Amino acid sequence: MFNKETEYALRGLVYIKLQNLNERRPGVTEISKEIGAPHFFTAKILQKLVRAGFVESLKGKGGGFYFDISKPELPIRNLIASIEGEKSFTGCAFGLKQCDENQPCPMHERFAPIREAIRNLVDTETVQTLALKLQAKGTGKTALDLINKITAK
Amino acid sequence: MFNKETEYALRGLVYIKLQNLNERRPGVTEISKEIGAPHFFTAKILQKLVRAGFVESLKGKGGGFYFDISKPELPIRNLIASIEGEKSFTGCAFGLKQCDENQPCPMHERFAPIREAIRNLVDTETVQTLALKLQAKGTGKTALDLINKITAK
DNA sequence: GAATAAAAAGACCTTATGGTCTTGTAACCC
DNA sequence: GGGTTACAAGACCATAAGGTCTTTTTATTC
Repeated sequence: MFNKETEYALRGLVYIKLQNLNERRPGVTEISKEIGAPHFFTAKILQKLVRAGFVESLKGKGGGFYFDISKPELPIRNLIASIEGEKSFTGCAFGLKQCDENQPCPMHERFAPIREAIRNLVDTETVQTLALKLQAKGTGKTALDLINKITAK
Repeated sequence: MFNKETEYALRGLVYIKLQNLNERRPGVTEISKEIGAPHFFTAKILQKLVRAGFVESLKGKGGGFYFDISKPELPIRNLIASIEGEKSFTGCAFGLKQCDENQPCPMHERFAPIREAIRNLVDTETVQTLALKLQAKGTGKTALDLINKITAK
């Protein structure tokens, strides 16, 4: 579906938010382990996300990653678009540059509603809503156990 | 959406079928030009498709590519899966290995119907149905002009 | 202010994707 | 059967994606 960088970014940010809800500020080592991503690669991706302003970081002892709660929620569309580009939501399945109502490719009519549904999903789902969904399932267990259980190796 | 190889394969086969409907057997040079794909790369992809049994070829003068009409129609799912693998239709958007009703990722519930719609589309749409749709639009013009017009450089 | 803990930066490597080119080989036609 | 046409095969190259590692900087704590 998405490329690795996007997947790790998504899982990483949701994990950070989940921990933040628990008054914790996880570091790269913990994050990479829990989301099943390579350590250094995770670090590199998180650096980019900080530079992009999606998440904040604190160096030194007791440091780690966290969300600035004064900022608005982050729709996953913004995250995905910043890594893969907007065309991942708008591109034609047949690969045509010009494909719309006027010049439709042979798949256009059937594919348009699907793309619309995807756009709607990524517009309305945010890192925060995803973290809350995970937390909701976690009654009785620590958040860490939870995501650990559902995260692929 | 799909990678380049898949796009060229899709457009190439649909173009071949469209020409076959017109009693023609196009060659690599013509195909690559009309679908807007690099010449040699197109040749390589078509070779693979012939080896995979998706389409037939004839060498020598008057040769080219054509579909064996005694074979059943080719759902684009088979084509796409043979290039990108089945997981392009079944993979979890969150990137989890285990993601289903029992162990759902936080996007699962909303993403499942979308994936189902995609599967339905690629299962029922075939190279033949796509070619016919193109032809239907082409009353009054040659098929070649038509696809030429809608194919991106 | 020294020790320590953690992120930032960037060099570097590996593999996959996308693309080019040359040579071989089969079919057809005169 | 020789010339021509067109696919087959495979070597080769460029770029991007994915991943690793070392060094530097910043912050905290004692």
